[in-house]
Amino acid sequence: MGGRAGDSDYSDGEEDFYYTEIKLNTDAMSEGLSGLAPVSPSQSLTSPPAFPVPDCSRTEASCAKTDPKPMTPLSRSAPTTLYLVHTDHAYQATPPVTIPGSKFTPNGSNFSISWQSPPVTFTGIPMSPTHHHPAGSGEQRQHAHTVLSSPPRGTVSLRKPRGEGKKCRKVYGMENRDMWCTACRWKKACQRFID
DNA sequence: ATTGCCGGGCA
DNA sequence: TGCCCGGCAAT
Repeated sequence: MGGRAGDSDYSDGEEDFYYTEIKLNTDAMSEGLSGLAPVSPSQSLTSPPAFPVPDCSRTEASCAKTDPKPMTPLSRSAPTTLYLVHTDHAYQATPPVTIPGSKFTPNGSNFSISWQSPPVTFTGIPMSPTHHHPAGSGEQRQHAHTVLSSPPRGTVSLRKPRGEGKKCRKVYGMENRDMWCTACRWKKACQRFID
């Protein structure tokens, strides 16, 4: 083991390049691969790694796209988390792509876990699940009125699907019941945190 | 188990 | 009319 110490010095310190180049490469590859179903004429290992990457780049834009609303006027949760993830994302995206693209095989037991990282990282990217309407404070619902649908059917339980989001009770707590909105105090539909 | 809310009751 | 709880459904 001590034969070549300063020998292994393949391009180092050029992470920036890697990231940019790989990114472009992947994009181009995805297009070409898209039309070609049967791939990996030599090794089927090349297929898997390329799959997750394009999936997030083209397919569905809901895979951690940019965040138009990083901060909310209410409740400053933890914007730091998002920031942290973002940085990590770019950092982790490099290693996985490098392996298949460079055909570099240091040890056939390292890359295996390599691409397990990328997918995992993305999982945490999804931004807030809460959908905010673009139109300030206006409530509008798409009501497809069709002759087929029967409106108000007496007996049918018209129980609302239960709105989403914290209500007075959860926000203030039982201890501060006085702070709840009137409706909540009377166990009626909340009027303050209407969904 | 907890939380949100309708239906119903009381002053 | 204002106030509140029983009890159910959804989480």
